Amino acid sequence: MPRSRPLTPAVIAETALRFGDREGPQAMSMRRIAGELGCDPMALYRHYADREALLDAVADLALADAADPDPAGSWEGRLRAVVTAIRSAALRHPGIAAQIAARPPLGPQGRRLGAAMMTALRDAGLPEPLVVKAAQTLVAYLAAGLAMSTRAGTRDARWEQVSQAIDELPGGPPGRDLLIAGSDEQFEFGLRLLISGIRVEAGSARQRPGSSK
Amino acid sequence: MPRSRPLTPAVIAETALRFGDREGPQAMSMRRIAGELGCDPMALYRHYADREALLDAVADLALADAADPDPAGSWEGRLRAVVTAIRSAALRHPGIAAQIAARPPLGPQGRRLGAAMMTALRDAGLPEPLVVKAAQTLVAYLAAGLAMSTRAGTRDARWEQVSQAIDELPGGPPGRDLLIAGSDEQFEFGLRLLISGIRVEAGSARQRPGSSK
DNA sequence: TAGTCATGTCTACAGCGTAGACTTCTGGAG
DNA sequence: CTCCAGAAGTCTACGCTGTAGACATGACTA
Repeated sequence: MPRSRPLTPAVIAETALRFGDREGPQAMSMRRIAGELGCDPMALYRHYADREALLDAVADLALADAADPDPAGSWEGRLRAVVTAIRSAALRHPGIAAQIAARPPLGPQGRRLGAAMMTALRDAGLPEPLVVKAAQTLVAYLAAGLAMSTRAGTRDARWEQVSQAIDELPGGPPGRDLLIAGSDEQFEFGLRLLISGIRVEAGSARQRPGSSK
Repeated sequence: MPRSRPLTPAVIAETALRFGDREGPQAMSMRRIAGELGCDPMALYRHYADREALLDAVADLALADAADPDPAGSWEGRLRAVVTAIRSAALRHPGIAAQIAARPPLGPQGRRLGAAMMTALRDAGLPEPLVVKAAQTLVAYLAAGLAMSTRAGTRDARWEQVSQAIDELPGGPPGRDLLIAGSDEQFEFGLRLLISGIRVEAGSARQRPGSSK
């Protein structure tokens, strides 16, 4: 059947992304995506090896509008900028945010943003091996924050019963507050901790260069 | 049908945990767990509302052998101890580690360990609101590290092709190194960053107490 | 014109979570 | 002792999933 636009990996990913934004994560099944495209589910397998590969591509695409930071700023400002740009780009796409959290995409967009992070870390004065490790830490924290955010409301509803039980414990409710994770404010605080840590690390590396290990 | 041990939530969770350790995460389906217990899948629903609730219980149980830290140590030592205890307990249970990463359990074990973390943070001199936020940050980072670890080998195999493509890019392989995330060493480094950040935060809170924001 | 190859379709399979009706057993009230 | 209520377990069935493998179709090339 001839179609308006021929089926290509890019068309599939773009359509899937818009569809997921509209219908939510549970819409991201091969069958429903194919339905949105007006094709057979198996047609998708001509362009992606499997579902995971398709979702990786969609996830990477979702990061397209996370801009690179202004290179004129301080390393810290640039680091903050790129990290929050990634976070907000991901949260702008509810259908795929959880996927981004579960496996940070390494397509063109992911690599571009990763490179921006690493440049900022290098400019912070971190020695090269620590640049990589710090970048990985930031990616991990980013992913965790996204996961918490996409879960907020889902899980926390369930745990309201639990938190009632907690309230009845002697000595007050330990852990009760852990329930409200996932907010932007919470994320900001963790990022502040990490950046403080990076600054400390860069300082001590500058003091005795070469003994980075 | 009379059985050796009557079916209870505890028996189910314990059996599921051992089964998952033996057979891996893909064994944690209602049908397979029921098979291991020698009962009908629907029997599980008499004891747990749904699959998610069962897995939450199993995840919490898996943290049972993460010991509380020795209260005599420094806050920093205790914080390190409890965090790494949680991590290694989770990794000791391959069947459920991904579940722990995806939704940190808030059952008795999770709350006990959460309380230990918060005590250490309080002793670090962090004002109460920051104690909560720092604990959430640590939980998030812990979850992310677990997720990366459980994925190592799975995903990275897939991405070897990608990394080849990266090598051919002009200017070297940006992001290539992001592929090797998930190691203990990597985790340790991120934890060091966070603890540095906490120390800084505690210091500046001590300097001007009350203005914790 | 014949043949190859990419693309899309169709059917089918094995698995999933779980709703709802049914059976079987147990413990307490009359 | 009888009866009955409720808990515990079973059975069947529904709608959904990802995807293997055979097949149709159309375009391009020899």
